[in-house]
Amino acid sequence: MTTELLARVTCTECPIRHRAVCAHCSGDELDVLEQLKTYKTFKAGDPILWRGDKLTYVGSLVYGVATLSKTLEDGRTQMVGLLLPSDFIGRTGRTEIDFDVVAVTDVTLCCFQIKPFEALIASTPHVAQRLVEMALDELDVAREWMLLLGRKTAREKIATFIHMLVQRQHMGGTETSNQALVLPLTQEQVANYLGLTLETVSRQLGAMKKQGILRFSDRRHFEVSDLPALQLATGDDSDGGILV
Amino acid sequence: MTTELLARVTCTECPIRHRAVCAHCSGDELDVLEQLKTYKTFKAGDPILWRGDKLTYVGSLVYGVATLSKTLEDGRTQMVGLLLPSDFIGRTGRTEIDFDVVAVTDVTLCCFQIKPFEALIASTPHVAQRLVEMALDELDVAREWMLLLGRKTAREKIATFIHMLVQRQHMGGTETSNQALVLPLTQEQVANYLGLTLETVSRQLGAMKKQGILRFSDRRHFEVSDLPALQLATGDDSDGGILV
DNA sequence: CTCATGACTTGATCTGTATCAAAACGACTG
DNA sequence: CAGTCGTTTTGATACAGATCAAGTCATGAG
Repeated sequence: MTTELLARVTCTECPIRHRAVCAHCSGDELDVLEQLKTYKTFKAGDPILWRGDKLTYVGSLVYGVATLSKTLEDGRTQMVGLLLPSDFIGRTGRTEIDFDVVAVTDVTLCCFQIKPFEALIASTPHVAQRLVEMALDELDVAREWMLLLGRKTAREKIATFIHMLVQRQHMGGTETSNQALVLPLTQEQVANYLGLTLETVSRQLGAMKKQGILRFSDRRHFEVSDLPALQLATGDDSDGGILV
Repeated sequence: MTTELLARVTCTECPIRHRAVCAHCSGDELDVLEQLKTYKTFKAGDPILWRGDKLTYVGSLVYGVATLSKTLEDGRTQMVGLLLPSDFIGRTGRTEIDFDVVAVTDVTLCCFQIKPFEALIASTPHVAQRLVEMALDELDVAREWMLLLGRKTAREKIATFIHMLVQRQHMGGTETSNQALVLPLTQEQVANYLGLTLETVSRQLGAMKKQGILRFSDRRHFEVSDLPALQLATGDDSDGGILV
């Protein structure tokens, strides 16, 4: 894995080529990006950006998982985002962010210094356009999560979370339901994502195991053995997206 | 008021001129907008856009207040945004939205058909740029609200909500703390915004009245009689922005 | 192999907020 | 002015999930 982390990949062979900020770029535009980009790696647990830090670079997550979170004075924390490969870190038009970004697993970032990047946006409409799309998509996700945090029960929260993992993890996906999935977070982190305590997360996951909806092979790996039941448990409108 | 609603204002005299999507536009650019824009008005309670509707236009809120909300099958609803003058409704790059937009008071919108507007974005970088800024700002707000929904107590939620009203209502503001404020929502709507029930909202507001933090002159009008106490009750980092 | 540490599970109890129910209060209607 | 409907207040009770408190399980280090 270390090899993978350190290897510099050319844009054309980049695993997130078609989904990241560069998704709409032509070959010429990629050449420009290729000049500007640098890779940064972080070990599991490392902070990537801290609340109030001066923002000197922005970038795309290439490998790994990171979280965005906000913390109250007394220590209560709420995750406000889960970053998977192709997600973008940082923003333009402001020099600070008001949440923490932390690497959950080992992470590789494809980075750009913020100044050159802002210049790039002005000159490369394809990047600017993709950035708007991504910001609006994130906004939709954030609002969906507001519904979850404000109105769903513990069970619905867990089911929705797992269902989201299913959708994000096999996107180009095969349609067979039972598939190995990775739980990238500890239960405490899941609790912080869902506005619950870790005990409640443990109990609800336990219940779903007992009911034959989930099957864990290991702390971090599981499969959904009853997808319809899972969907039902999310509390969302029944359809969602029937694959067959 | 009806007069105000129907009167067509020229861009240069528009009350939201400096904060809306058109904020960065030059005189020439405003001339183009002036040609494209049309006004639409809605009565209090009217739906503006419905979940799943085809999105044919986008626009800026000129007068009034509107809400964005999401609803679960069984009727539980969560507000995911509160729109005040200068806020933008609609989005580019997608033809549907997945929440409802409802006029809370009488509302006037400055609208653009979506097709010409998308063309406009391509040709007018100032609009595109402002749109990104606004989307990212909304994202920050949404994340702040996720913290509120996931981790704050009922009292902190109410305090944070009132504090937000204070900040949004006198922006160009005088620094005297006691100032007439408008509560644009019913307590039931506040409850939906904060992920509470209306009874809890009533009780918490009652408590803050009794403690001399708020003083209502009327159902819809009040003032903050103890701003420091209010700030303290939000649970946020103490400072925020001391004005003096 | 043993110990230590972080992650998870399980149980008992507490509590903040929801829920259920009713009454009081306006504001508007005919 | 009486009647109605939507909003707010207030009280009694229930309960989901938090909190407190031990365990148990895994993994990795020495």
